[in-house]
Amino acid sequence: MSTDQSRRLPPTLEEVAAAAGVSRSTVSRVVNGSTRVSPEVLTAVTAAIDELKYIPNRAARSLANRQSMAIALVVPEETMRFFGDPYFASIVHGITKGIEPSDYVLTLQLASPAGPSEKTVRYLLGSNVDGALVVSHHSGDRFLASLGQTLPVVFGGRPLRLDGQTSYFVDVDNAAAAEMGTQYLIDQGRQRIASIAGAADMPAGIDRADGWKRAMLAAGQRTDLLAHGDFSMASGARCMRELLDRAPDLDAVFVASDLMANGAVAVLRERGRTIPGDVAVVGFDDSSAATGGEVELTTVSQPSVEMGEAMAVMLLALLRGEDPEPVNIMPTRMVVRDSA
Amino acid sequence: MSTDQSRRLPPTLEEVAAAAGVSRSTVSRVVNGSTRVSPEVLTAVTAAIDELKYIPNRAARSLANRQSMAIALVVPEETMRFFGDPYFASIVHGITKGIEPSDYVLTLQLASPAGPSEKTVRYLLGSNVDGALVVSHHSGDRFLASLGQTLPVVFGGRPLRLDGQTSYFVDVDNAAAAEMGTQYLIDQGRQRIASIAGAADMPAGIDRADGWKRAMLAAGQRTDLLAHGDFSMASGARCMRELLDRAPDLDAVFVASDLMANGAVAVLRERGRTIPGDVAVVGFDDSSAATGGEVELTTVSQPSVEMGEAMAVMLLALLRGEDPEPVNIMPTRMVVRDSA
DNA sequence: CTGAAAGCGCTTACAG
DNA sequence: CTGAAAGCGCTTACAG
Repeated sequence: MSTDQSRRLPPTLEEVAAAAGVSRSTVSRVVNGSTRVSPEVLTAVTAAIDELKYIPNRAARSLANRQSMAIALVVPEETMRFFGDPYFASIVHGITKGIEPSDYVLTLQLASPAGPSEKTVRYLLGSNVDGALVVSHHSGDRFLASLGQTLPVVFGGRPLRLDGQTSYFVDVDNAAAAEMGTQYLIDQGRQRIASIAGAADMPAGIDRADGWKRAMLAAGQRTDLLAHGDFSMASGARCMRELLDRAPDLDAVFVASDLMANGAVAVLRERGRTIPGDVAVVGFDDSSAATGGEVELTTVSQPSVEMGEAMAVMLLALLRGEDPEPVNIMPTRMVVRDSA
Repeated sequence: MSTDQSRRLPPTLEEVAAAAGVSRSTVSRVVNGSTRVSPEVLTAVTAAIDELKYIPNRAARSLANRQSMAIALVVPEETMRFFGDPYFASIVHGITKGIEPSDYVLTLQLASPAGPSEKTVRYLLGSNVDGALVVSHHSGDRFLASLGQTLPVVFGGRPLRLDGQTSYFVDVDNAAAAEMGTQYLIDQGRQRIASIAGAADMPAGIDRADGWKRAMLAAGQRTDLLAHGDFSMASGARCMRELLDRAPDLDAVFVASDLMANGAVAVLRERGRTIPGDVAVVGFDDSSAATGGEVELTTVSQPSVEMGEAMAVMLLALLRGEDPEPVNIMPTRMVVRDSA
């Protein structure tokens, strides 16, 4: 009851070595999965580890081998927006799934679209993490764009301003996907198709607008009905109002995210339009927002969870010193529900 | 161009000491803000630090003083639910605000309501973090409930199963707040007031239901119209349908979260009820969901951002070895908008 | 296959 | 107020 006061500290490599009757080097080898260990020794050491419930000290390990075993999850987005979009939920979910089997832990760096704080910069540059995962990226942020020169970095979505450097990222073919979504509307016989695009300083905002234009031009339709939101529901509503004012006769709208589509749907109903009768709506993402709103959205589905997981896997490969394919473009598909 | 190949490593304390012409001990003292340093030496060392752009190595520091300078942000919630609720966005926003001025970094531990993974347990127990912040807590999770015995922990919301241990948490008086929200409805002359409560395995789910009951009983109204959701929008819709089926004549509903209230509102409209004409709705949180939905919600407002910040501040005090008040109950107030 | 030794970059008593 | 020295718990060549 009163004797174990001095034994409160967690066991060290040294103690495991003593218990197993071998040197610290040997214990270190088995802990790190080296093959150059005899079976008997392996057994003895493993037993000692279990016995003592030995857990390697991260700090000591990091100091010795210059690896932090930590990965920064960088979120260059307003906290509120980040948490408000179920698309990010899926991405993060995938990332944690991908990281889980590894020994790495995730460190959270909430930044603003304009750029990270000085603390974050110091942290990222101070060899506190072995790599970084950047979900979403705004063109204004030059720091993140160049972070890859210092650290292995994988982006969620093609980063802007490549500066010739190869960047690692997983994405979908946003233009082609948007083209597909728009073509679906065209095939339904819609004549006046508007589009609500995402943030103009993000590739996903730009490329999806381009895809819509491409499909429209190919079909010989006009491309004047375009409004740029910021991927939020409120911006979707705002854009929808604007488009409706400009063209009361529009009969369809291709929206660059489900969340914005939900905002658009609310406005359409408010204005007495039936969906998809009067106006057909196609969203993008196929996130939980597609099925959680007033009407089940027909949408361009991207495999968000898998994309997050792919980001983690790619970074892990980089961290292992491997040379993974820097660009992973994942497939999209139309998911037809009630809105179009 | 080819000479600085060998100088790629970040500067060490040693180098700063050499540059300033003092010992490492002295540099360490100024880095750590010790007062026992002469002005001249302070100036010289500071200059050397700036000159070399010295950033202390975290691993070395941690190893030497047994502090990780990391705080675990533990999220015992399905990723999707966590990201789907703007309430959490505010809490996390507040936490990052509170942590920002400190030298601590946030480590993300996504767990399930049932309990954390083995990796997370090892991480939390392996002295990899100096403290933990637990946002939301389910009764099924005994591990987190007892984590406080090993580590300084601050909970967001009163944890269940105290086991006599004092726990640190910041919360609102959920019962009183719910009572206030319900009383508002009673004062409006509503005669048949239902309630959609939160998860029954969480204090916020239980206490808000109790507050509703208390107000109803005091007003001599029946307390039979209660349904338990899980704080999600979908569950709010489900509960609303159930309550409407049971009591088509209900004329008001007190809902334990804005997100669930939005789900309820959608169902009410779907069933042709006007709001607040036929049915008045009062939500809870005053999160962005209160103003982002179809109708602007009248709601019980809790200072979520400040609560997150208070959690961080409390933990930081604990980490400094101080003895903060273990319970911080923050004020709530009615915010009247369009739904009641 | 295994061990002795040096070293990773700090902090912390201990002297002075 | 300042410095020399030991130590934090690992890993990593280097021998053997």
